[in-house]
Amino acid sequence: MRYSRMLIPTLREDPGEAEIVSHCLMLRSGLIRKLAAGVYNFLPLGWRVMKKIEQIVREEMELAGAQEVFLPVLCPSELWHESARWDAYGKELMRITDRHGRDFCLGPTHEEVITDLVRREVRSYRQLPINLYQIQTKFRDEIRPRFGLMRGREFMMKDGYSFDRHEAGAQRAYSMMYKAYNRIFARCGLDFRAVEADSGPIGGSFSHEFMVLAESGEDSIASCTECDYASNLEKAECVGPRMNELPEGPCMKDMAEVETPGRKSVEDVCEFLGCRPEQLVKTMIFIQEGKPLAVLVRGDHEVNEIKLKNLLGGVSEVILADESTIEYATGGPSGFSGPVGLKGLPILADLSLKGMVNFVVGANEADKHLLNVNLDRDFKVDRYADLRYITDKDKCPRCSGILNFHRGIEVGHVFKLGTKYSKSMKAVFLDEDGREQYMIMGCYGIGIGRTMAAAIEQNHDEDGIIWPLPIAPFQVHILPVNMDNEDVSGAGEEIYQDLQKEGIEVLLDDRDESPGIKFKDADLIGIPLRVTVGIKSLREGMVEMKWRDSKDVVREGLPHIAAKVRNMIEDKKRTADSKLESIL
RNA sequence: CGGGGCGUAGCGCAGCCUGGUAGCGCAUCGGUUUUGGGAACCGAGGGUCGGAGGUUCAAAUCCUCUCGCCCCGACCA
Repeated sequence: MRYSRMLIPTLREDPGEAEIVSHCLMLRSGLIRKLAAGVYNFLPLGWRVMKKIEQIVREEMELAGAQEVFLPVLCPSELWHESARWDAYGKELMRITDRHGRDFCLGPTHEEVITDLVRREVRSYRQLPINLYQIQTKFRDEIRPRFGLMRGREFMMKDGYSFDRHEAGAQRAYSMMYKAYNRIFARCGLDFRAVEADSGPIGGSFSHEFMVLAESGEDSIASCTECDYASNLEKAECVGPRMNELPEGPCMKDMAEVETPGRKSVEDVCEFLGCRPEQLVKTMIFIQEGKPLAVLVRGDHEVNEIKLKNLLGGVSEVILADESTIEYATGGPSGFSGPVGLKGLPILADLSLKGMVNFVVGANEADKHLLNVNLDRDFKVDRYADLRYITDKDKCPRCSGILNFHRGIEVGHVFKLGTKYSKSMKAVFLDEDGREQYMIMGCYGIGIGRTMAAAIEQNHDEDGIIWPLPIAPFQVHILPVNMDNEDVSGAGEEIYQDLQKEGIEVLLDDRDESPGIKFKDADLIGIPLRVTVGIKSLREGMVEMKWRDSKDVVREGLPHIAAKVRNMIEDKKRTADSKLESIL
């Protein structure tokens, strides 16, 4: 491709709308342009990258035995009523009405559509297992689209669904996808982790998220330095105190009330009373279905509302109570709530409380706290559970090893769905005995655009993008420095032709621009291998080559350039392949 | 949905407080000179100042409403 003929509108300055580096570089290098909030045009260069990623996904899906289909964007509401998600999905679901007044939505995901397809066409256990996927535009009316392609309202996604006749098969399908995902993201040149995750409203029992490690990530993950445990912070398990950490004997002191004027926060109370946050118990009042409940966590811990919601059944919303509810439920203002004397509402406590004696709580009265409060003696806990976020003081729940914390970008998610959709939508088959059985499903998503953004987050420098070879829009960028010199432009043209014959994707910067502009643009758009043709070297019959991620310049005689370039690229590919083999 | 902010040339911004000829840099077009890291000079084009209403002799500027966008939070395969 000739640069002069291609639409690559690079920007010299940082666009005002971009907050993170990948968004900024995607705009500056002319990959995308915004059409509306969370809605983007893909320009030629950006679209080439998208297709590269899609192709890797296709190859690995086919290798794992999945078949590509293409489902409609426009989905009738009936199917969504069947799964009860028409009401449950909320405002994120883009809804449309046609001229006849029939309701539709723009698919944010396709469990309903695929389940409908499969229940119509699959009758027998002989037809199972089956695994179908598609790559298609999805719609979610995000409250706040942000970070460019990272969180859009319209975005490209690979979504796949497996149907099995029994649990073992479903487990096998899940493992196949888990492995395929590892290969996909490794091939895209990403540093990532597969972490245990909350399955959210999609439902199902078990899930892993694939997280690309990046500071700008919207999620936090914890991973063990000693075993292979890794988890989304939302899900990361916190274990209670071990037997040897439990308090011993009758060392309980007498409970006492103290004045704590205006001290509401854990920090203020601790400073005032001269104690540490871990000696305090926070009492948080939540509301579920209009009813209040109390949740106790240690002063240095935070309540994990997702764990709380899952514990309470995981369906209806659990929200933090407002001031009037707190006063109604506890008899005191917020900031002074405590479990002692609480009546008429369930008291849930985090496991860590089991290790505490003589702790501080609110007195359910303004400006008063209680000292030396003890479990069972002073109040009763209705239920102990893991209700908090993990902290850096916690140990690995599997092996007690030290935990590391990272930010991550979720680029893929695999779920075991079980029979959630097959039951609600009656997707059944006949087994060997002629009995009707529900299909066991799994679902598997990859954000294609998000993967592209994540790749840039991880592969850039102050000058621009550094594309990993497998997803680069072109492999080679030919940069003739002086186009008005016929030797230079002629050599550039010759190399361009030769490389194309080799089947290499090559961009020839045939613009009559100053060298500075051409070099800056080349760095910005980040094509992995640059071939520079300039008068100085050319007088000696030489041409220069440089990887975008390196400072080293390789010189080669003009006649051998095509072969040399091919070898360099083949080498790079072989290195990547062997790395892939060693990982998996 | 709550809080904050921004809409002025293709892009980045100034002007607004204190009303009176709409500006700067980059980009674009023509020309001359340049050419190994975003060149120099000369010339040119490009704006219903997001939209509507109001106040005023006069509104980019003040007031009201509205739309769009950005950030923080809540939300979230």
